[in-house]
This record gives sequence, structure tokens and C-alpha cells, in this order.
Amino acid sequence: MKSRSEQLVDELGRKIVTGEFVQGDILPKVEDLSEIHQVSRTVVREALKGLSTLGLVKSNQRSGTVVLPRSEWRWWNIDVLTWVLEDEKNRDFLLHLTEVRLGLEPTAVALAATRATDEDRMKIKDAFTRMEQSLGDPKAWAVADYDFHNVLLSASYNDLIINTIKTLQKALIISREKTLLAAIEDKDSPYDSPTTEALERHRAIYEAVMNRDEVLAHQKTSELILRVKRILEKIYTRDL
Amino acid sequence: MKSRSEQLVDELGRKIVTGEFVQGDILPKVEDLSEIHQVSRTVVREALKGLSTLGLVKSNQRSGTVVLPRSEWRWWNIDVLTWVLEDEKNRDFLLHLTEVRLGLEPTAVALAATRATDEDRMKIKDAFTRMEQSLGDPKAWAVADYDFHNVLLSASYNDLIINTIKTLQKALIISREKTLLAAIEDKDSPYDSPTTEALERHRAIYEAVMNRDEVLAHQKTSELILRVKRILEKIYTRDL
DNA sequence: AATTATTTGTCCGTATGTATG
DNA sequence: CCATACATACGGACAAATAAT
Repeated sequence: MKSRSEQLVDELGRKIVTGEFVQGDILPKVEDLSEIHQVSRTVVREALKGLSTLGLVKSNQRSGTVVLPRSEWRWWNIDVLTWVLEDEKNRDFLLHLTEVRLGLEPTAVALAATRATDEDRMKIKDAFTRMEQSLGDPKAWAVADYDFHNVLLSASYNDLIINTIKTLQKALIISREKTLLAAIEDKDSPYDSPTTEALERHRAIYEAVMNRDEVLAHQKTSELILRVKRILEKIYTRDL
Repeated sequence: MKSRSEQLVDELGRKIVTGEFVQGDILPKVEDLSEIHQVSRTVVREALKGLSTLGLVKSNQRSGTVVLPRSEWRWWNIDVLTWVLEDEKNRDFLLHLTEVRLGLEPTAVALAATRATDEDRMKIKDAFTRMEQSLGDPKAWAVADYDFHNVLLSASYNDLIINTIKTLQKALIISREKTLLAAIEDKDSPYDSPTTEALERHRAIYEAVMNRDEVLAHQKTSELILRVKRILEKIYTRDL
């Protein structure tokens, strides 16, 4: 169960992200918010502080609490990420997220190709073998695919990149439960499904990493994600 | 002036990041912290809440506040970033940051090559022209260089990438004031200085963007940052 | 398996400080 | 200089979770 102030952060945060409040708008003053939402001023104050740390607003004495431009938002906060993803008006944000993946994942895999220990290599091999064996089984495939990407990621030994990609994945999972992303996935499947083609794409990455070929590993991972990006681009232009 | 609770967050946060408290450690209980630091329990509670949102600790009723593993930290928070950068024990973190740049900046420039408007292109041209004209003037060069990278970044029209790179730059600037990063910069200058070689590297990027050649733009930006990465790697291995 | 003790969580009202139109 | 609105800090009361008995 969420606290009252967390609920308020959620409520107001969504209104900002969805554009109900826009840059430069002044939120109702503490006392009014307290009245409107039937909570104490302490709760309101905590909520405003929460919104501040998200970079969504800035409280100024006398002039009130003002909504900040998008450039100030803490985009890597999981709540901000999911609110944006869940908002239909920000549909091309999914494309933007994919562009971040396109930057970071090939880099991570290239690092893994040079840094993976013998133990890492065993885990990578294990995950890929399970992918090979689950061509007919979407559920087993999904698990193996997930493991494969994750062991590769860990083997990059770059905490920052690992954390960033994991945050991104988490946001996608959370918002996919609620939004039309699920529909997109069903219709056009930009995500991996157990086809021979997908397997071969992964095999190329797998072999490059095992051969410590960072350039090839980068390239093949890049191709994999670029395919997702192209599908998303097609969907968005088609739906205009 | 920072509030008492912010000071506490800073103090405790640093102790966690530098390893004075490690994963699994239990912080003193609220009442004790209140006594130790001579503040009210409210202030302590706010500080613990702050540390929680940074992902550094998790408070549990009855069993106290426990320090979380590095994988849980909010790495993109500016405070966490600078604490880590300022800690000598994390010296290879600068390398990790550069690897993130290596992933994201070429991607951003490639996007700029396809998305830059006419107005963006004018600004890009202006910044590059100023770089050309300031070959003998380190200060003017620094400004033009900064502008050049920033207009390119904005022209990517990907808020997430823009924000991430800017956060990264900000952290570097803050921590460079305080640490040995300044010394590294002086000795080996992994950053741009006004040489003909640096200018030509930038010209390659400039022309690729102007020609809307996203592949070349990506490659040339990649080479620029890779050069920084190689220098850092050399420094770290030399100093072992 | 039920109870107790401990620790944090939540919310409250109040008091005083501080920036600013 | 005043009125306004937020900022900071305090302490108290009760709720909730859970380790220990």
C-alpha cells in the first residue's frame, strides 16, 4: 500500500507528464492542495518535495511551485519513465528508448566480448544452448533469451551501463502491462520470438563474443536492435 | 545553504559510496542517529528517505536500515555520480563513464544527422566556424567546442539521450573541481585542446552531419571518444 | 503459534525562518 | 516594509511490520 504522499506524487506527476500541467504552470498552493486532496499540509509538502527530486517542479517561496521544462526531468527515475511510457501522447518515446538501447547494448556486448571471464563464458554458452533447444517453445525461449541478454550485460563489468539498461527494461515491463504496447507487440512483434531467423541473429552475437571479437559483437547486436527500431518507425509513420 | 537533512544525506551517502558502510550493514537506528548528529528524528527520517530514493539503503521496520548493493544504486543521480567520481578507490569509474559516452554520443550525432532542422544546421555551422577561428585561443576554443557538441546533441531530438549526456557532463565538471581528474587532464589531456588534429576530427563529424550521413557521423564521433578511452586505459594500466 | 518488543512509517500541529512581489 | 507562501525543524501519537521469545 502506498502512502498518501506517494499517491499524491503519482497523481500530480502524471498530470505533469501527460501535459495537463505544462512548463511554467503554477501548482495550487500547499494549503489549497491540502484542502483539495483532503490531507494535511505535511503530506502535501512531502509530495511536492518528491516532485522536486523528480525534477518535475521547483518550489519558490512567495511565487509558488512551478512546473519545470522536460529538459529538467529525471528521466531515469522509474516512475517518470513509466508515466511517460504509459501516456499515449508520448508514443514515440518508445522509439527514443530503443535509440538508447541502440547506443548502449552493442557497447555493453562489445565490452563483454573483451571482459567476460571463463565463468561468464560458461553461463553465456548455457543460455544460448537453451535458446537453441527451445525453438518450438515460446515460454522457454523467452526465459533463455532473457538470461542470454542478462549474462552478456553482466559480463560488461560496467555498473553504470548495466543499471541503465536494467532500469529501461523494468520500465518497459511495467508499462507493457497497462498500455497499448502489448497490442503493438502482438501485431508486429518487434521483440524476439522463437524463429530460426532470431536464433541465427543471436548465434552471430554469441560466436562473436566467444571469439572475443568486440567489433563484430558490437555490429551484430546493433543489427538486432536496429531491426526493432525499424519496426517501431514503421508503426508510427503508418499510424499518423 | 543546505538543510540539515541534506547535509546528513551527503555525509551518510559518501560513507556508503566510499565503502565505509558496505552492503548489508545496518545503519544506527533513527533515535541514535538523531542523538549522534544532534538533530530531531524528523531530520533523520528525511535523510533516510533521501538515501532510500537514491537506492543506497532500504529501511525495514524492526530490523533497521540496511545498506543496499551497488546494483541498486540510482547511478544517474547527480549526487551519487559525483560521490563515486570523487572517490579515489573508484578511479576506473571515469573509464566506465567514457564507455557510456562511447555508446550514446555517436548515436546522438547519428540521429542529429537525420533529424537536424535548417535552424539546427545553422547553429552547428556557426559553432564549427568558431572552432576553426579559435585554433590559437584555448578559451574561445573551449566555448566553441562546448557549443558544437551541445547543438549536435539537441538536434538528436531524443530527450532521454540529451538528458543523460548532460547529467554525465555535469558530474564530470563538479568532480573535476575537487579531484585528481584535473591532474589527469593536465598531464595527458584526454579532452579536446585546440590542435589541428582535433579540428580535423571535428570537421569530419561536421561534414558527415551536414551531408546527412548518419553512418559516417556515428563512426567519426565514435573515433573521437575512443581516443579518450584509450588514453584513460593507458593511464590506469600504467598506474597499477 | 501466539505474544511481545523493537524499529520504522505516517501523519499531525505548531513554531520560526526566509525569500520576494 | 508588509504580506505571502514556502522551508525547516521539532516532538508527539499511533500504525504497521517483524524478529525474538
